[in-house]
Amino acid sequence: MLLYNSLRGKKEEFFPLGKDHVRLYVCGITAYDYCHVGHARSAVVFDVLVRYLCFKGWKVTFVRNFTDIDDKIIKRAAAEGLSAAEVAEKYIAAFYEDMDLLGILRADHEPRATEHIPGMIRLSQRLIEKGYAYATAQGDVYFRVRTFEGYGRLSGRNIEELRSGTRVEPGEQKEDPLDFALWKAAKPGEPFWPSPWGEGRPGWHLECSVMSEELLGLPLDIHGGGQDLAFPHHENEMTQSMAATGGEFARFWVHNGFVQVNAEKMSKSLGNFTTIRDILANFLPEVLRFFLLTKHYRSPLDFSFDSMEETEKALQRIYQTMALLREHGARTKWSNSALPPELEEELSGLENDWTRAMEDDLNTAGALGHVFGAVRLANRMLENKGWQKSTPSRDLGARILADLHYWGQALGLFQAEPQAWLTGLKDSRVRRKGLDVVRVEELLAVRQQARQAKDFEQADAVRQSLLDMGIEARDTPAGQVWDVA
RNA sequence: GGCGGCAUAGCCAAGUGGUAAGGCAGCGGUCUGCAAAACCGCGAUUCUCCGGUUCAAAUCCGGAUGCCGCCUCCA
Repeated sequence: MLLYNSLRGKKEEFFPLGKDHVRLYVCGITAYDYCHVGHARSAVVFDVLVRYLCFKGWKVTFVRNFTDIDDKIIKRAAAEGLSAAEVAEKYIAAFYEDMDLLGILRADHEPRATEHIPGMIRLSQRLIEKGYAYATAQGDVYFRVRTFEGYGRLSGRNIEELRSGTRVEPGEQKEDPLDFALWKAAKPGEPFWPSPWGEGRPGWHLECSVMSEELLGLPLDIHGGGQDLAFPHHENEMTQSMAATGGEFARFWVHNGFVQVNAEKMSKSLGNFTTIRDILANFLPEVLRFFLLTKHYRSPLDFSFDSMEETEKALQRIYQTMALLREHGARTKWSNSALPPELEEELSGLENDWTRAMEDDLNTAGALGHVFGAVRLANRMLENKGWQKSTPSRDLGARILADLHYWGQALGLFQAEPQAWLTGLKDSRVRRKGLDVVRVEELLAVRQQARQAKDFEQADAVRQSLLDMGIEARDTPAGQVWDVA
């Protein structure tokens, strides 16, 4: 498959270095607050990548870390009156709650920075021995950026340009403003670990270098994360690892694009973020997951509740067709009439298109378009009175259902039992709109009676008042049903 | 200022140099007591603009304009 490699700025054919074994490392969260849509996107994108790599028959070892010690956690701990460890614990637990709902598979290893302090100290020592790093009198250890040939390769920067952007915090004893911290001396009241340079804590970039090497071995096949991590985090991570080992760090760098709000990046600092739990209070988790896959993973994606409602309808359409296909498959009488061969050919085409989209840099948006192609095909077949009872239609229907299930496994969608899902959707909408179900049922009963009495004037009047409440009454062969408009 | 990305119908969005997927909304038809759902049909002679390469460009090259991101913590 083709994957866009940030290292070279183009799509490249991906294959694992070990014959059938992909080693994948993705930067997880810093556990200091609830996750927002941006975190969800990153998690979903790499979840789909893992699922798809597995589909291709490769064995995947996936590592996703937690940063459980850093400035923001310490700050948050002070604000919440907890220890840094307690803050990390709390938000890691919240992460699992949110991500489990979104259908994010657990990684094979989910290490925390604080579990790898000895390794980080060893890596720092290695770098000092090689002359790439130095310790200051006050117990900080910095990486000497200028000693590393090619710094800036990943993020497309050169050292001279970076110069202007850097600044030195008061009290820092850097040799050069560009140098970044490997180890930070503890300030009073901060959590610390003993080290050859005194009590302190690791810098941010170090953990990923250490954990990826220890758990997967270098070079990694793929290293992933959000676009905003490319610089400085990934650049520094790559630099220190390559300096230490003298070899390659990661063969492919994959970066997902941002979630935006009104065309601006959703971020903590701008305060324009919506948490996953805010969304799940109003929408089914699968709707959010689907939404996050409706655009190519490298492009910016604008989030809004309006888009969520739109996505909800689109996903509902797929489940509705799945429900119809289930019903259709459960028929007991079949005729021998034929089905035009084009239908099967069309489906084969869609199957190929789906795979081609996924093979092309994980184009989930394109792939979803082809899923709808299959939905339309199914509906067309089910609707046709000449076809719907035929044995070939039974087989084609089963094949479409199997395709939807298969595609959905790779995307982490469409796995629910259709009727149950549709019922869940209705409940979710009722809750969101604060509807009074008892009142709705009463009105429906009135309309039912009026209809039976052929008093269509009253029946329509009732339907109008239901509509005013946001309820749509529908008459089907099976009787009256309703849905949230 | 440096580097990078994006500009496709009312909105969202895919698009491998060969003549514009799909979703939402809208309109017409089938179905229906009337509707809804579903299906069928309609909708960009055109892909921000201007040049260039080519038999052929939304797709490649150059330029302009606009928006965004990174350069500082950030998925």
